[in-house]
Parts: sequence; structure tokens; C-alpha cells
Amino acid sequence: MSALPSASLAPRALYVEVAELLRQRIFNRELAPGSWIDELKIAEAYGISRTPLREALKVLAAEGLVTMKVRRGAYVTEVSEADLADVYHLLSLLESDAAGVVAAKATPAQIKELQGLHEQLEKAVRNRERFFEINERFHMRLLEIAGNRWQGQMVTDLRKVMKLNRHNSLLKSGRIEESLAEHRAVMVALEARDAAASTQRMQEHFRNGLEAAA
Amino acid sequence: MSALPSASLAPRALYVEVAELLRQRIFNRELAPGSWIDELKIAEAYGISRTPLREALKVLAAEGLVTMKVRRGAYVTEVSEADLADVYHLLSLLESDAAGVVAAKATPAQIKELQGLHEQLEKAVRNRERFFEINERFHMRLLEIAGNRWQGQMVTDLRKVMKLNRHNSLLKSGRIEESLAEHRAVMVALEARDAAASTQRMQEHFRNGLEAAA
DNA sequence: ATTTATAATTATTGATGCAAAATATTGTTC
DNA sequence: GAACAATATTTTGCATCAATAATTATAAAT
Repeated sequence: MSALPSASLAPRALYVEVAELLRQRIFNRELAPGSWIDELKIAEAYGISRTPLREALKVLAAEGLVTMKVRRGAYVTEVSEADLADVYHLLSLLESDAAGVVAAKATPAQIKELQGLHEQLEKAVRNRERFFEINERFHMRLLEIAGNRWQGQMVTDLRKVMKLNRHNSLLKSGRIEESLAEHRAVMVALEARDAAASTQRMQEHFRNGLEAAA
Repeated sequence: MSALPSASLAPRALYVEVAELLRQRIFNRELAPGSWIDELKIAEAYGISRTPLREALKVLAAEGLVTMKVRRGAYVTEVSEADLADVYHLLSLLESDAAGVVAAKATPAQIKELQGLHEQLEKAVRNRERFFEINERFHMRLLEIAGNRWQGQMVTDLRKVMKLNRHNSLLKSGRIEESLAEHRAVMVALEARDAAASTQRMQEHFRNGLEAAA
């Protein structure tokens, strides 16, 4: 009974697979914030035992997506408005820093790559869905180029937490034009290899984003 | 056979207990970086089954202390010099930011509390061990007061990773005097409620620390 | 002698079962 | 009718068990 889809090329452990599935269900609000996660039900639904499921839950707990209560099981993390502001503050801090690092140490080819992504972003103004996707790709690629794996992991986790909130987006729909302009400013600073300016522009980008979301 | 010590007042799950024990053994280099963690041996030694042990290992993996390899088990994470620099960079970024936040929003009582800790630090110059302990308490209390739980968790995890390295300390032994002076400067800025200066002073504190450690 | 293939041993990963704890339910008493 | 106590059910948490994958060693063939 191969209930689970995947079985990808790179064979991952079952608990990793399950963690990914749960992540999706959490982001889809199929598992709502604050709700209790029924181990037995899910294990049965996926046709697996509770062991890998419990391991998956602990991975998600480490990411901050679920909260474990002693002898009371796992709950989908509820993020308050205050939490959201905290997470956003950290994203701003970490990503702005990364922008500065990239401005200072990226290879010409890497800057070109970011330019390419930015151009795609410019072209995607009309397609909200696609705009969000490219935007995320740009931000994550920037982190990769910055080359600090701990920082990358943190931003990845924090962005996941952001998605728990229904004001889902780091980008409000009405702000696409402004957001794009800010993005362009970041790109200009990066091309100029101006670290301080890159950090500044990225900070502004985040600051404006938060105000719009509040 | 109650092989495990504790059984503390607040009843924690076994896997949490085991995670803490393993952390200690890793920090003590009883489990050396790069070495494979023998589940059978440890489970037997602690008189527990492998299930909670495996859950504990996944918690430690999330903290970055151990690395899981598919079908090859858990290994104590090896941190290169480059990794160490990355982690240190992040600690600087996060803690400097926290210092600024505290300067801006701490209550008078909280500033007093930090003053108290700093005074203890001044008195502990001769006792290396105690100096380190108080120093860590000061830094972590600062984070708590900053009040961003995600930030606190990140710094906690990063500090754990730092301890994996044999150049263990965030403070080289020869630098206690200088470190104290920098600390004093941070404290002055905090008392003055100068956020920008607090951030600056903390940054300098970290910058000097890294240079000394390199 | 070296390389490849097969077999055996070893260790991880997943499933099942059991006991303890917490919550919900039912009944009794004031 | 309400509150408290006792019982029953649900669920977590830990242990044991089975199977799969990988590595190592041995043997055979080129």
C-alpha cells in the first residue's frame, strides 16, 4: 500500500517526506493555527505508523510551525500580530545584512543572475502569483549568494512562519508597484557594489512592506 | 534501573531529557565532532529504548549540533573555521540589534537588572569560569528583555553551535580586561537609552572578540 | 594479483504493542 | 440543580519487533 506519492530520485527518509506533506497542509490552512494534530488520524490517513510521524512533528516543532505540549501532543503554532512583527523584524535584519554582504563579495556572474531574476520580476507585475514566486526566488538566491548557511536556514524557517499568518504575504497585493520600485533600488545598489546602500535599500523595502501589512 | 538522573520537578518528556544529556556530552567533547553516534550503545548505556533517543537526535539536528545522513545515522556536526565566522557574524548581528531594542524599550527595572549583572561581571574578573558564566547570563538576559522569542531561540542555538568549536569561547582568556571595558561601554549606552550607540557598542564588542579568536 | 560479485553482518528505518496520564463522562450526594 | 468523585475512554510516550539498505569480507574469475 504505497499511500504516499513521491518516492523521489534522491531517497529521503519517510519522516522528511511526512514533514513536507504536513507543511503543505499547514500552509493550506487545512490544519488551522491553534488546532490539535491528531497523530492516529493522520498516520492512518497516510498509511504509515506513528513513529515517523512523530519524528516529522519534532522537525516541524524545531522550525516553529508546530508547538509541542507535554503529554498533550502537537498543535499548529498560532502566531499573534506581535509574533508576526517580531518575525518580520528579524527577516529585515537578516536579509538586509545579506544584501550588504552580497554587494561586497558576489562574483559578476552572480550579480548578473540576480539582475536576470529582477528582470523577470519586472515582467511579472500583472501576474500576482508569478510575481510572488519570482520575488521569493530572488530573496532566497540572494541569501544563497551571501553564503552563510545558518543565515539561509534561519530566513527559510522564518519565511515559513510568516506563511502561517493569513496576512500571508510579505507583499500586500496593492503594493506590487511600490515593491517593485524598492526592489529596483536594491538592485541598483547591488550593481554599484555599494554594501551600505544595499543594506539600506533592503531595510527600506522591508520597512515599507510591514507598514503596508499592518 | 533508573539510569537517568533528573526526573525534575517540571516533568519533561524523555526525549527532551536525553537531548540535554547528549548536548552536554557533545560540549564535553566526549562525543567528538565528526564522530558517528552509536544509537544502540547510547540507548543501552542510558537504559532506554532507541525511540526517544532518535527523537532527541532530531531535535539536536534542528539545532545544528548533529547532522543526519540518510541510512547512515547521526554524526556530531563538524564546524569549520568558515562556519564559525558565519555563526559569529550572525550572533553579532542579532545581539547588536537586541541591544538597540533594549535601549529603546526596556523598563527602568530591567535596565537596573542588567546593571546588576554587569556589576557582578566587574567583580568576577579574576575568576575566569565565573566571568564566562555571568557574561553569558548578561547576554541572554538582554535577549529576553528585547522580547523577541524567535531571536532569543536563534541566539541560543547559535551559541550552542559556537561551543562545538575547541576555540570554545566567545571570549579569549587574554581578553577579559578589554572585553569588560567594551561591556561597560555597552552598559553606558543602554543606561543613556541610546539605541544607535547601544547597537554600535555591541557590534564593536563582537568585532573585537572575533579578531581575538581568529 | 586485482577486480568484481555475492553473501553475511551490521545498523538504520518503520511498524506494532503496551502502559501511564490526562480528559471526558457518568453517577451520586448535598 | 450543582458540585464533586469515580470510572471509562482517549491519547501520548516508550519499548520491542521486523524489514530494508548498506558496508564489509570472502571467494571466484579474468
